[in-house]
Amino acid sequence: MDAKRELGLRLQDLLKCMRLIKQSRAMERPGIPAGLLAQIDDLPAGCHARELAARTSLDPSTISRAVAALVAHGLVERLPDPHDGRASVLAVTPAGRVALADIADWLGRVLDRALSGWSAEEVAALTVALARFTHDIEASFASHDNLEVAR
Amino acid sequence: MDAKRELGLRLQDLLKCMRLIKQSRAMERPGIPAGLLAQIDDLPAGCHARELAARTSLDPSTISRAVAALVAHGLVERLPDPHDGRASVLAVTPAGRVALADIADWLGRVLDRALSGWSAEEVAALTVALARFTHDIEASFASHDNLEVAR
DNA sequence: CTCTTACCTTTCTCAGTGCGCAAGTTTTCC
DNA sequence: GGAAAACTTGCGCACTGAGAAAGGTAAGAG
Repeated sequence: MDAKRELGLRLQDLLKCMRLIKQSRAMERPGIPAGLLAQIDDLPAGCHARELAARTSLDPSTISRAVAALVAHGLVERLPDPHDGRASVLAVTPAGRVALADIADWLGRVLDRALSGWSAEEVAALTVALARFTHDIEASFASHDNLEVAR
Repeated sequence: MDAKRELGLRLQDLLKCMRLIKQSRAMERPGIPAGLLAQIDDLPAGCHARELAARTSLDPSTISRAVAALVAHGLVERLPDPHDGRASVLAVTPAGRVALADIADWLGRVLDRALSGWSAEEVAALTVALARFTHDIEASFASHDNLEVAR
């Protein structure tokens, strides 16, 4: 029981860390939803907005606005879907790829500096544990939602 | 290099999870900065606003507003500091303690359900790894800030 | 002792980001 | 034709920071 409370506090600290990281990055490039850009890039070709919404658990309207911002900055292209006139296919532009590489570089430097005392195994272990954690949390929420829908 | 990118993606997923958790909780109690309440409770007696600002890396005005909200809800009391008339000492009220227990209960249930497949050792290992991670990140940012101040 | 300066808040306004909900538009599918 | 889907847009809320003003106090100079 107490272990869970401790975990909660750690998660809160982590939230603070991520806010710090975000802010120090945002100083250089404001108003660009970089996370979403990475998600688009991770998805194979033919990325629809609804997939992004499902993947990120965000509202479609949020996705729409974020994509619009990326398009405005020339990082993403909106192409008409030949099979579905309602939908758009999103594609990362060359400029978007450059921005993505910049972000990866920057984040790599930040983490390298912060985790200089970590072995590769420790980093990998944390990554795996986080993946399992997020997966289990999401699964728990999904089943919970299903229960609510059922009743 | 690639390991760091993977870590970044995991952190982003974690952000999504925390957003989901927050939202499902916020449905019940909107507008109450529960995290700050826990921070106040964690600090021993005689908690000053500036300590909270330093601890959370938030702007003093943000802290002041959050504390004001907690005071308005009767969860925190603002008492004059006997040693420093300028400052206020923040104390969690009985009602605040009840709210805190509610939150701990609720979070405990959520984590119990989500992490039912985890052993106590695995939970502890993740908690320790997260603590180290956040600590190193913060230390990195602190030293970086010092360097910027120095030049 | 007094005065000046520095400090600890608190409060206000303005701004910016991120997000959800509801309503509307266009297109698809039965 | 009508239900459903894929957005898009408008509105509002929560969170945060910057800056300024105000009230009160602490601490050191003289």
